[in-house]
Amino acid sequence: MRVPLFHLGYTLDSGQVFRWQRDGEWWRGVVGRRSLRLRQEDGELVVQGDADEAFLRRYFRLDDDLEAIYADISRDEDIAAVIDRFRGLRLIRQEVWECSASYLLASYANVPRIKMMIESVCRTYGARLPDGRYAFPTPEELAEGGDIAACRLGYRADWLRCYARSVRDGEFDLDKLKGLDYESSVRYLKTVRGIGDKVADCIALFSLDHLQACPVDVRIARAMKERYGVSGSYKKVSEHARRHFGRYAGYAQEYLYLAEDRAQKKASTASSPGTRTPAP
DNA sequence: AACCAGGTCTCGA
DNA sequence: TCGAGACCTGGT
Repeated sequence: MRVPLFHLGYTLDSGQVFRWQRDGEWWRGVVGRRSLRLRQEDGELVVQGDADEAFLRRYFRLDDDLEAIYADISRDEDIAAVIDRFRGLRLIRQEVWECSASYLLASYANVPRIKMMIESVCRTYGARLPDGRYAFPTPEELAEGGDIAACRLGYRADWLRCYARSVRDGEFDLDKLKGLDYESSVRYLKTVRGIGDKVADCIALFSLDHLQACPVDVRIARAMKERYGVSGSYKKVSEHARRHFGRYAGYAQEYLYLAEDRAQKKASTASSPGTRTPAP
């Protein structure tokens, strides 16, 4: 399918989603119960698997007018340069249950481990797909399934089981959540054990279309301090970012995240020169 | 081998 | 409302 301004690699490698992996020129991933392979050739997205054009257009937010968003969030030279470097990075529109359950697990863990935990949860509770991969489990499957200890979730295990039961029982209402504005949705999300400021913002941004949400993790905190001299509480930094970047602050946040991520990876590979001989 | 990670919870001021 | 400390576990 033909796509507008879009960079598949930046988009799938920006820490938004946890079930995609690079496989040569292809990206392999599972979204809900669809197993997919994607490859980009300039303005063409090559698709293998059960995804129609409408689904991908929605998932990758291809209808967002990126140039208009760039114009809106380019409030200073610094962010403009970052945007220019990662042009085509898009936010991904995730399904609410999968997004919220995934980010519930994401607290205080690094991306490789988050991917492991989620893969483990899918293998343990999710439906097996024709190609051998596993769908993300439904709240019912997760609430009623067997041993969660094998998933190695640590203290997140109880959070996830409780959340799944709560959604299954209708105590936490995902349809109600979808109807709330940004502030109300964050307030409602934070009633869930394990969902705090940061995770609530991730869910609001990645699955509820609240593009002003600005999740602040350690990289964004670092970026906001180094680039704008802003530090302090979550509320302070997040609100400053939202005021500074405006109604698409979440987009600005994602570009900063990828820039910080790349900078950190580059620094760590430079400082560890391959094999090191142990001290005598 | 320490330190850190897409943080949250609890508790005391 | 805010800051401080604890926390499962695996990567780096």
